[in-house]
Amino acid sequence: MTVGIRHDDLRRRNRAMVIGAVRRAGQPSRTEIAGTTALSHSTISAIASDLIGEGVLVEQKSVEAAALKRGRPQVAIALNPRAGTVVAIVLSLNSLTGTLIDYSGQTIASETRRFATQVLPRNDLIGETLAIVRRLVERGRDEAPRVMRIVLAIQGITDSGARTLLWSPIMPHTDIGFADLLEGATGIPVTVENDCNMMAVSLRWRHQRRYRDNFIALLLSHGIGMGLVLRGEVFTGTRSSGAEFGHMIHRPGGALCRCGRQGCVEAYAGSYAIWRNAMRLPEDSQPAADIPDEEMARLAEKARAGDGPEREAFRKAGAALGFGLGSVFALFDPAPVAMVGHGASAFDLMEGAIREAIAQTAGGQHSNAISFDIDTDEMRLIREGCAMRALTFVDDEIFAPGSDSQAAQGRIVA
Amino acid sequence: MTVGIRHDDLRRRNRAMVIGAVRRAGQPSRTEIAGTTALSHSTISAIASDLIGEGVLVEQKSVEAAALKRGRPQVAIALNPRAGTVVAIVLSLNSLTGTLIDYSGQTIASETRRFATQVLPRNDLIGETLAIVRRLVERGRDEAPRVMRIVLAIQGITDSGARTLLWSPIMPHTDIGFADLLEGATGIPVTVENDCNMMAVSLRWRHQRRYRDNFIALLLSHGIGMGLVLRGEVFTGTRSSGAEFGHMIHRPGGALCRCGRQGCVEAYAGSYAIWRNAMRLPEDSQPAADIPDEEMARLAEKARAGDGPEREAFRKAGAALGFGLGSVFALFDPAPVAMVGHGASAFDLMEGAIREAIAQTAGGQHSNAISFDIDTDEMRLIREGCAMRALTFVDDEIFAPGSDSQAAQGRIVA
DNA sequence: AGGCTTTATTTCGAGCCTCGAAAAAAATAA
DNA sequence: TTATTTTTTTCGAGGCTCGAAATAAAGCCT
Repeated sequence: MTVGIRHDDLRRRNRAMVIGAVRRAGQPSRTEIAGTTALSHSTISAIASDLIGEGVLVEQKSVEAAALKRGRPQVAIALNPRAGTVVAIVLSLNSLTGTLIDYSGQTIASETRRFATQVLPRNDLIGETLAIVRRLVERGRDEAPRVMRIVLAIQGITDSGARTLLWSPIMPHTDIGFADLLEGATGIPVTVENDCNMMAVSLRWRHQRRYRDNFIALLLSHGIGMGLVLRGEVFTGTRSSGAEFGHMIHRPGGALCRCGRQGCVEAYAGSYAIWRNAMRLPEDSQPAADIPDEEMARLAEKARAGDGPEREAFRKAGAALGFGLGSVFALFDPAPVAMVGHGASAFDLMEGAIREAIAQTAGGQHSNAISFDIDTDEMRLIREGCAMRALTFVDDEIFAPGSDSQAAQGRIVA
Repeated sequence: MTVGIRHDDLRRRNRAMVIGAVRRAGQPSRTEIAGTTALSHSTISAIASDLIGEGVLVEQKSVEAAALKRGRPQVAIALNPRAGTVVAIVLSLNSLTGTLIDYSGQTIASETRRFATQVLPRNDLIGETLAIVRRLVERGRDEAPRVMRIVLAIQGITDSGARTLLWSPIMPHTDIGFADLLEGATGIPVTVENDCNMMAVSLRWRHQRRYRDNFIALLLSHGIGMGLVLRGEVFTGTRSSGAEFGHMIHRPGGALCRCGRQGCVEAYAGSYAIWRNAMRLPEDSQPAADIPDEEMARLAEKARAGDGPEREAFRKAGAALGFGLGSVFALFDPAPVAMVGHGASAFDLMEGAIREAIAQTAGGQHSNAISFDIDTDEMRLIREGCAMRALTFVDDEIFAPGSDSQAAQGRIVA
């Protein structure tokens, strides 16, 4: 039910806003903050001195940024790196990466383990995850301020509370309650997030102009994933985690998908689907478990070299993506799209078909106006997004705590 | 940019909340309001007495609701009908309806005009609209408090500012700046809204339990429309007005749609499409301009009577709707669906195919859990939603005015 | 060098707002 | 009539933000 604003919420929200402004702007002055937040200078001054007193923010004696202007120079304010740390864990196919990050976002330590996720027993997988978390938290205890938050990014579907991995394509196990497990072991709050959503979070921080209120991050790799930002918030469903774009139906009764259904977008645009078509295998043949990036690069080269089944395979992939995007654009309006992952390196082979397909759909009027960006390194984006998600949780929940904060309701404001 | 909460926002927001609580609850007591809003009794008391003093609310001396409990009886608070009025205009195929509504939501006067929207010249259409508005506003001036808001609901696409009708299937004219026109003529603030969105607003008010945070209102008539409520807000695109569900692509390159494209959901599920299939006309034949409801009822009867092209036509419509809904459910999670409009009276003929199609899509795990309601009277819903939209604008903008209100940003909180 | 100008930040009192406790009001029960 | 119960109002207290004024810290100018 609608809830009123209580008097003590006021300060809390404004504190959160000041912290947020500093995180976004990097090293703003008090005057700058007052400008962006529409609060008075006196208020900003009061809140800033509180936060500095608490060790959340620090004044930056930046001699280098010597103002060339007249007048008292502005004092830059920055996040205090020693205010706390967070741990970001990324679990993806055959690899597990953990990173310890200070409050200002700098990496303190990082560690990667490789193992076959597809065959690793359930308890070993959980054990590996727990161990990497433990090592990082331990390291935090020795060398750095305490760990205040852990976020796991996993390819797959999580529950709406971001506590349990319900299903993942990278392993046979289901319903792993990572949040409870790790919280139990460490006493640190944990959430489990979808990898594509973290990509979107990262893009939003990296390119604040282009990716702000509405955009799409599309992961093109073995499978197809989507992170959707609407009105400045990562869109997560009410029961589960993310936009299952890859499993929208492109052609009813069509090609066999990894998920067992037929005609999904992924069954045309995933690596395995492109490979299957390039090999002239029937559309209902069982999807391959994994196609090496090198093999896909080879197919792309062949497709670029001349017409043939390879080129046709990429064209079909483009058409599936285009019709899928067209459906998304029919519901919202066209928005910028970031193509992420190794599959995006073949974007040149798909762009024509994508635009052609979009042009045939309701959102198609602006087909040419839609901009696509390419970023083939999905891991970096996921890691960064994961870290930002953890840090903004600390911003909102720890340093500006309160009952009705958005993060507490599971919303991700990126 | 993120904006801070200023001190004066506080009162304004809490005022808006009290007004909203009264509108939702009907005749709550102060204690009841305090309960739902989490504000203290003293605050509610203060705000309520302000609003009563301003004539926005009134105490209801309801002798009938005599409390059977001990203790001082609660005094019911209600919206003051005489606090103001609004005008709701619904423009749909061949009919124009205007309604004058008092602040408590009671209809004071209503008027309907019939003319052929498909052929009426642009200026005549505008003239008719202006005339009906003028008559109602004039009537308001004589018998009732002043008109504070006008909302038009039109089948079609509006701009994101809700000021201009960009395109509508019920008439050949485009880009009619209704808001500017009517504001210029009356001096009363105006918005132009999509009819399906108003259906959703109305459903949200009528069935507060079932339709609250996430649901879909699907208009089944000559065309197919959708009103989408996500997180308690009617979802409107960034550039235009509504979810173009009817023009999501069901089968790439498929049946000819009224919009000129091929394979849209509407090209299978709109009345004209069902009729075309029932008549065994080719899928690429030109859509009929209008199919009378009686004719559709006749087809439905035939379909119920036994197998044949009619039954097959409804089955195809169901499949298209089902796959479309499946795509929507792939992006969000499954949500309750209200089937609205005359087409919904044949829901029994489509339900099987709808559920079957949904079961083949990503959201399909819960296919059986998805509940469908039927409401064949779309006009009533549109009218009501339109009125509520206008009234809540008055609640938020006039009686609790401020710069950063959600309504001012074009959001519809229903 | 020293005063002037400009810009940033802090200080301070005023004005609101919400809250909790206590008082007042209005009914029923005994 | 008195006690009890429940609702509503009243009344400081404490907080918060705001605007104005004061203070701080530079560059500019003579």
